[in-house]
Order: sequence, then C-alpha cells, then structure tokens
Amino acid sequence: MLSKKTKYGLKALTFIARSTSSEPVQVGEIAKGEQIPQKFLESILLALRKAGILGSKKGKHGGYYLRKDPSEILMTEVMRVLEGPIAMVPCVSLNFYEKCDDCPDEAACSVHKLMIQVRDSTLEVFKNTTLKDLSDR
Amino acid sequence: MLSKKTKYGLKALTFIARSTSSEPVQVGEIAKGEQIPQKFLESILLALRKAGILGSKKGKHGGYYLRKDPSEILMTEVMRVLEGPIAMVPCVSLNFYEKCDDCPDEAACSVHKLMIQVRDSTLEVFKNTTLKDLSDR
DNA sequence: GCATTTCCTATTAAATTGGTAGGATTAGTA
DNA sequence: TACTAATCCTACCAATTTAATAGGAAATGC
Repeated sequence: MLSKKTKYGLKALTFIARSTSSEPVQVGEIAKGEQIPQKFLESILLALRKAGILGSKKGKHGGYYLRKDPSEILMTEVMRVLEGPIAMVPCVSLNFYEKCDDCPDEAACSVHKLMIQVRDSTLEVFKNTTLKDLSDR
Repeated sequence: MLSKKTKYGLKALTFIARSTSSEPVQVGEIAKGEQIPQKFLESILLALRKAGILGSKKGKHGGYYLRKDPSEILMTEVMRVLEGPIAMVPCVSLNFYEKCDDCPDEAACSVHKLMIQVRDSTLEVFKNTTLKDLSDR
C-alpha cells in the first residue's frame, strides 16, 4: 500500500512543477491546494530537499523549488526517497539489499525469483516516468 | 513491503506443491521444513483453504493439499488472498476499488495515472506466473 | 527589529503486523 | 467407545509503523 507520505509528496511535487511563478512555492499554498496537513507536508518536503530533489529558501517569499527540470526528475529517485526500497523484499533490493535471515539459499528460494520479476517490472515503469509526465494534464 | 504472511504462504504452497506423497501435507511438517512459526502458519493455511486454493483433511493423517494442479494456480489469485489488493492505492484496484476521499477528480490525479501503470505491470507478472513456476527448481 | 518562512526535535494516537494461547471440532484407530 | 492426532476457531498481546501534532529555533526580507 502506498503511504500517505508518498501520495502527499507526489502531489506536492506535481503542484510545484505546475507553478508558473518565478518565486518558490510555499508549504502553506501546497497544503491548502492539495488538502494536506501542513505540518506533515513540511516534513515531507524537508526529506525531498535533503535528498536533493527540492531546493528551499527561508523567510519572507521563501518556499520550495525544483532543483532540476521536471523532465529530468525520475520516479525511481522520488519513490526511493518517499516510499523507500522499490523491491518488496530486501533480498532483491538493488539499493537497499539485505540478506534474509530465514533463506539459506537465495538462488533456490521460490519467493526470490518472483519478487525479482516484480521489482524489474515496477522499476521499468518508474524509470520511464518523470515528474513532467505527472504534471502534464 | 511483502508481509511475512505472504512470504510464509508462498513458501508453504511451494512446499505442498513439491510433496510427492499421496497423503495431505501436515502443518507441522511445513513449519519445520520452512522455519515458520506453526501457529502462525496454521492461520495462513486456513485462509488459503477458505479461498479455495487449498483443501484440508482433519484428524490422523490429515493435512493440506492443493485443490488444483500447480500449473493452474495463478499468482494473481494467491497474492490477492495473502497480500490483499495488488494495486498500491484503492482507487486503481480492480478487485477492491474504493474512491479516494481526498481526490476530487480521479482522471486528473497525477498519482492515479502512475499507479495504474504500476498495477498493470505487476499484474502482468502475476498473471503469467503459476505455483508450478515457483516450485520448479 | 519584527514578521514570515523553513528547519528541527519530540511526542502521540491509531492502525497494522507478527505471533501466542487455549481450546473446540473432526477423523481415524485400538 | 475411548483415545489420539490433526485442523479449526476466537481472542489476545507486543512491537512496529504510520500519520499526524506541538513547540520552538534559525534564517531571511523589509
């Protein structure tokens, strides 16, 4: 299940990408426009900034802005920041690999093989979708 | 993240599919062979039985058996029983559809479009994988 | 120097997950 | 018929995660 955090994060990024103003977009605006609890949204945007996807400016006329063109922001990157690993099990994760404690032999594990296929097909979608695709109507 | 329930369930089904005996497979055997807490496994197999994937026999020499040939048991069916909806958001779920409370217009929602693609690509994998594929080594 | 905004830490309530406990029910067998 | 071995069923519990809230520190612009 997609977390609210991710859902809110994607909506916020789309909102920012659609902004025509030259000034940064403020959390309050996004929260109001997308019906997201403001304080919760703050923490999400902060995470996106720490990951290098967003930039920010403090104080009056401050806010958040994209660090790259929407067409260069891949869903792989965004989803990993917001939702974490794309794989459904750590033992098939490319970026967050961890061995299962229970599985003696990964190559022989039936779940393993299936989850690799799911990972690859999901990855294919995220790799071919950018923020621009989301924000174009 | 894949739940332990699903992981255990898949391993148990594979175990049963690989059994050569003509007698049903007992929970205790599976629990021991796959390192799964027995009581937890009981509840999982019960769910699979109620969904019609497994059959059971009580008493001495009782246990669980497959209701269909492994090659006819699709992952779509199994995953829906164990993990629930395949879609990451209820508003794109084919079998468990629910409207989002926050989204005024589904067609315009940027998250919606992305999640439909993820659902379809995952579905494609599950639709083309059977229990036989998991249990073949 | 004051208002406005992001930034940071801590706390909390609710839901979910993973597992346990205990016994009822059913089927085979001596 | 009594006993044993298995599934079946209900309830409960602990740990974790999620979704949020609270309160203020730090920076910026006027």
